[in-house]
Amino acid sequence: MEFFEEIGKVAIGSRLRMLTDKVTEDAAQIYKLYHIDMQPKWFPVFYTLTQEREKTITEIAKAIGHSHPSVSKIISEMLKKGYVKESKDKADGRRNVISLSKKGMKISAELKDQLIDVNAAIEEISAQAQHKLWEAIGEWEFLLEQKSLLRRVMEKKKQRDGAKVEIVAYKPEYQEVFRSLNVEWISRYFKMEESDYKALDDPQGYILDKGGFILVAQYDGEPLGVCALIKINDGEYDFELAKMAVSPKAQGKNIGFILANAIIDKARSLGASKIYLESNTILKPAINLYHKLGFQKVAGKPTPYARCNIQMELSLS
Amino acid sequence: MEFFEEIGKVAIGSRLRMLTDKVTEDAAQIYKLYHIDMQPKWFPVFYTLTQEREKTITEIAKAIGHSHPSVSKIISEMLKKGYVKESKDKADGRRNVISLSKKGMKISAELKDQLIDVNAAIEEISAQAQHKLWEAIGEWEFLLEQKSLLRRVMEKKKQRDGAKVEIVAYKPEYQEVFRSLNVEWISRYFKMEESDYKALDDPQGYILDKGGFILVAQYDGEPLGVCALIKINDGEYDFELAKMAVSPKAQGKNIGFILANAIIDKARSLGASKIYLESNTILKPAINLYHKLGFQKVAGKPTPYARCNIQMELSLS
DNA sequence: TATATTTGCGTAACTGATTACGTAACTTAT
DNA sequence: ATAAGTTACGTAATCAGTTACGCAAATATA
Repeated sequence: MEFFEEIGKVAIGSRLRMLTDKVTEDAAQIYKLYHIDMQPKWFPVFYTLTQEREKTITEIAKAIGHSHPSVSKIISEMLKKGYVKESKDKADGRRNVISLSKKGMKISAELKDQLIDVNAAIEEISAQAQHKLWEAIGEWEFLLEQKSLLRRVMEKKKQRDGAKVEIVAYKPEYQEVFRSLNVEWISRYFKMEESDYKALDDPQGYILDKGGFILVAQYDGEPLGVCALIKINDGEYDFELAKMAVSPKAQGKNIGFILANAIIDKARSLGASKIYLESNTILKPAINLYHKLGFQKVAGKPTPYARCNIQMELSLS
Repeated sequence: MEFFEEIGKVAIGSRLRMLTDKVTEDAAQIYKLYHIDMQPKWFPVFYTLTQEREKTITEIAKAIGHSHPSVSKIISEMLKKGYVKESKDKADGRRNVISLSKKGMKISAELKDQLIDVNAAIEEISAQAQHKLWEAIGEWEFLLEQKSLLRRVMEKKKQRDGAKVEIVAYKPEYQEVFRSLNVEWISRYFKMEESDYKALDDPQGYILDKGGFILVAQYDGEPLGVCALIKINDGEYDFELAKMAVSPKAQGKNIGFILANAIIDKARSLGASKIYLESNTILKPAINLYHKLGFQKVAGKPTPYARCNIQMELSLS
């Protein structure tokens, strides 16, 4: 199986599956060896019944980690063999209480020898192996319980994407990108307004020269996100965060977060103590992002934009 | 899942299966995260094709350890998606040669980032675990390759059964068992003969007093096997191994082997250099046993038994 | 050269699990 | 007391794999 050597540990899933198959494939033969008429898939159900006498379908399912229909089916097969009996719970008519029959008890006695031998065989393998499979499985179960593989992969993706993102200061050649990325989202959700054109057509005159800043996020060298910090003289706020836009191509790469963080750092380095922004609640991802960054909703500021229905602020002190 | 703590390592199979499920369950989600339109089960096939350009159905199946119908199905699904293309081998009309299409190549490029992140996530888990799952799996694969679980269990069974078997010397109270066990098999396969009755009705006079021996195998205290060593004065042989019988109840418990070994040891301790026996080739398990004990076929000795069609000897020197 | 065996692979049937769904019984809230 | 929600569990559909089987092409054998 050279496959696995090449592909590396990504294949851990397939590899686990193959080992599982190998460990499991002889099970039917082993029962035959002991002249026990039982299907391997019955075993977990059977075993819990030997330990607990009486259990309902759902209890068994929970105990062995199967779905209840699976247990239901297994029980009906075992019923046919006469290994178990069922009886309705008098107190609760829904519950189907299962227990071993006489015949089942006899089988369970015969099973003991088999369990002893299988256990010995597995202990032998364990003893011959340097690395402890049993313990390793336990650790992996625990670690995956704490944080699923999906979440771990998501984190790695963010890290890697983040490393590719470079935040650079505005230069005149970015004017076109600054304009088009903003026009794209504004005209998708709303209508371009007078003040939009002013800022987007002449960022130099309208933003930078008035003491504001613009940052550009490059992903793999390509400018895919922009964000402006507009100076306001209002007594309460120092800057307004505005004209933030990320290309749809770059969705899910965390560029918005990195960009916004960079602009907040910039504001902080300029001695700002409070940042203001305006947005619209239909832009849910944006609102979420602002929230994650620490912005709080405020009300009742005058705004030149018709599309604004929410205002937020971030205190830097 | 208290199940596993109770039952011990016999459950290694189930536990492996559950871990596999946990590792695998997020796979579909992870593809979605990277906007890759691929089913997890396609991945092994897809991956081998990225490595090898061209492969036939059976080659792929062998490489990834699946059955060929499974690969066949997966390929037909991927064909529908346009990820692969197939073409008949000109030199061999049976072979269906599969390779990635343009679209498939594009996907494979997109997959690289995902593989990097998944690998990083798995390495992270490995790093956090003390016990090395990857290496442990490798060892188990190797050990099971060398000797399957079934064979290991069989050995343990033999050992345990062997420990319950006790070989004791003949006493008069065993005469009934000695007789009935032998009558049982002789009359099942053949007809009782004159010389059978002589020996079975009077083992004391006919075997022991003439310098022979009888051993009895007890299993859990119950006499279930017998075997005689009859003194012969023939110049070449010292003893004949005869009247060996094991109860059908005790089949598969290795009693025959233990008993025969004990009787051979007995002969050796009496200074014998060669043992002789007569049997019939329809008794295959018996012949196999004699063979395993080292007996070799010889020909042309006179015998009082009609049922004898094979003669064997064992040299003890 | 004809015949038998092996090989490649597709289809069909089966297997052991799942999710989806419906029904009946019980519990909780109004 | 009744409505609304929850629980137990059986049936049906689905899924990802398997084995069984059959056909056609290639190869070996007599």
